[in-house]
Amino acid sequence: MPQAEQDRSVFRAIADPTRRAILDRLRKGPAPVNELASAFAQSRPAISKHLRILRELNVVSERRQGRERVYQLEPAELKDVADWILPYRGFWQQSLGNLKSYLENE
Amino acid sequence: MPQAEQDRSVFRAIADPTRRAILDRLRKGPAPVNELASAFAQSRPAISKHLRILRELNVVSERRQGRERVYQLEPAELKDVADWILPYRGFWQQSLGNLKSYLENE
DNA sequence: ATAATATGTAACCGAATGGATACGCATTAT
DNA sequence: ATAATGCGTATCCATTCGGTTACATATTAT
Repeated sequence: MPQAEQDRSVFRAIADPTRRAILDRLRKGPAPVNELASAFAQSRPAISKHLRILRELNVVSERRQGRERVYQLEPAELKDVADWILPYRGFWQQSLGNLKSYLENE
Repeated sequence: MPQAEQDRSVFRAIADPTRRAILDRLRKGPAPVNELASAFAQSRPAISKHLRILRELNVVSERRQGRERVYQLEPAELKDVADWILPYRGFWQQSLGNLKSYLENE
């Protein structure tokens, strides 16, 4: 049987720590590739591949500016992650509440 | 050069859609493996492998009950995801705010 | 015109991923 | 005692992943 269709969701995009770091950097504002790549001990083409994945999943956008390509955060897709994690928040908030009442009853 | 050290964070755990679905199911309460597996068109050993990954990353716990293994959500580790996504929330909330004031000024 | 800079793509490689099937081992049912 | 059930593990396989080096292309500097 052929492998199940691959997951092309934003969850794959953020699965890699390098890509998460790129996104974290872009929160501070747009940046060209060289600046992004300078933060990592990887070759620049490796960063280009990460950027491509982020681009294809629409988590970043790119605009050409002279000979540079400036990347910008496009956080809309990340909302899927926030929406997914949302119902879990109740769990550890509840645990904190339990701890609180536990401590109060001691 | 040897591959960079692998990412064993919870972000890897939730990168796979099957594993996310398992976690979503466990939000409703603990369940034995057969019940979890019945929701997917995969073999049971495949689900066992997913469960092992979730176990090793401490996103679920397992207790033996007769010949069943009951899995339970352990959401503490998922807080890492919530914490990571948190600073991004401002972006689309801000966009919504911009839209709101834009509409109000029309 | 030529050189340097910025960046993407192609080809390649080893490791990890996600699946399958075959098997083993407890536990429960008969 | 034997069979059936529940589930993990071993092994295998194709695909994907994340990295590399070599190369191509566009833009800017000299």
